Amino acid sequence: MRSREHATDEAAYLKQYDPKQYDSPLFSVDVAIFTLHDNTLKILLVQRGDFPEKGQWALPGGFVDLKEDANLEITARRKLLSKTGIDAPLLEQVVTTGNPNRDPRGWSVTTLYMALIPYAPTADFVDAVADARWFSFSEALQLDLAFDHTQLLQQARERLKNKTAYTVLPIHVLKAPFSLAQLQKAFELLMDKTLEKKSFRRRIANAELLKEVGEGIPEGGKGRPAALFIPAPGSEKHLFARAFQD
Amino acid sequence: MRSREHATDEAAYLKQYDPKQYDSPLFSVDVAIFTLHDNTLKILLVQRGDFPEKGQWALPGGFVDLKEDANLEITARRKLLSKTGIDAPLLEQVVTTGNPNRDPRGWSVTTLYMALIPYAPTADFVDAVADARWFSFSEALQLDLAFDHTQLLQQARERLKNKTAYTVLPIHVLKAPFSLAQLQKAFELLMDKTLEKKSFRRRIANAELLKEVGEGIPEGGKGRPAALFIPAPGSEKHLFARAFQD
DNA sequence: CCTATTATTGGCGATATGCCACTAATGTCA
DNA sequence: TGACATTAGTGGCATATCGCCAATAATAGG
Repeated sequence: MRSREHATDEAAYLKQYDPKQYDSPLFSVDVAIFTLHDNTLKILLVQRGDFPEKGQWALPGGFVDLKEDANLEITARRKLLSKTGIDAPLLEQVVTTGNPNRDPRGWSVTTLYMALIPYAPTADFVDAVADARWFSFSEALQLDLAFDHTQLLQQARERLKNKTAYTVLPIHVLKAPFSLAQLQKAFELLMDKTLEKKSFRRRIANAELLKEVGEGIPEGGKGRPAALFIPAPGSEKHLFARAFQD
Repeated sequence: MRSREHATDEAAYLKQYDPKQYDSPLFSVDVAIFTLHDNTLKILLVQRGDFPEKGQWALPGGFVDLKEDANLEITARRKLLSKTGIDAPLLEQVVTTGNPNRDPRGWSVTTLYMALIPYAPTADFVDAVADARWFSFSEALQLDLAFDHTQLLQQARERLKNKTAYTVLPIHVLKAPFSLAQLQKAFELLMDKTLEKKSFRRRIANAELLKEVGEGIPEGGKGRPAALFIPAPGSEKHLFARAFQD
């Protein structure tokens, strides 16, 4: 396929190749980290410590470490870990945006990831990180975020909503084990829509996505104890044939 | 919010900022251009004229023109236009991939777009472009494509299949007006799955996505004339609540 | 006129949904 | 200890959509 001669030519080309001689856009990775707490959708923001946009709230993010990062997702995971202490959550690519105006330093591109994590294990860690804080999503939208991060935040929110309609994304914001009522509430908050109890339970039951692990008193304290579940292996890959309503 | 003093500091920072002093990944845009012809899914490939991977077949793509391109999608559109002569087709971002190994020149990132276009209007133009050619999708997968383009091609194919299950993507590969039989065939080819006629027609009819524009003899020639349709405004945004089968 | 071919519609059992009322289990408080 | 409030879980049914398949309609060619 590739002749020896050809390979040599390419080797010669690569030897003289210098990336710095070409104009290339800035490239960064940002992460929209969502969780649920107090029946509210929360988003993690950091206060920028350096120029540009110093002091402004922003999505966690930054540049690829060309020496250390094995791929883009690992760059995103590194940002996530340093801000939340969580290592293996749901992490999904949302969109890549690039134009000459979004960063004052010039033509820049960012790849946006979205992460979903349970609140409890992160709360203390986030409190210990001086520059990071959970905001309710609606609060965050009111802020004057750095760069085009308000728009990125909205795109992540949109994806979250859409994907919740035909997957079990919400299991990732709950600490297992959880009750069906808690799961339904998570669906409702992520979709911003109330669901019918029977329909919801039927759907989850038929899909065989959960494994019952006993019964428990609900966290708050009142009422009949609920059956508790953990996600079954592979459940996060399940696609419902039909979306939740409109 | 931002004090005058702060703004001045930032201005000073930007004045001394030089992007070339930082290591940044290479960044490119690639486009998987699909069409339908002879009852087969086709993909447009170009033969690389320069190093690296000179002579190999690859997805059309290249670097952002920092002077000319107003955003990433315009970069993709430029590539599309130069290879097909088509300007305003369906163009959708699929995924962004980055790692140190995919390009011999070093850590590189590419944003993959997918385009759907009708075959007829492009056929002549593509013939006129010396380095571009339509391949059947299955043929293309057998080739030893440049870089990681085989993987990119598969990712685009996957997205195409998934999205066809709950949208009307296939209208974009047809030349309007078209018959319901043609539309069904397009769905079947893009999903790689046969559909039940009645179910298909019911679904399309209920969604009110098409406008009837008369009757016509089918292109091939045989049988009863079929009603012909064009997409209704906004139809490309329609989401079916339920996906086609599994 | 007869036949092959493609388009379009009708009918029906099976399945999933939305809705809502009813039963079950627990804690609280008089 | 016994009614009550609260939350969990189930039963039942009208409705909508689907898969399946057969019947009818329109055209070309001999």
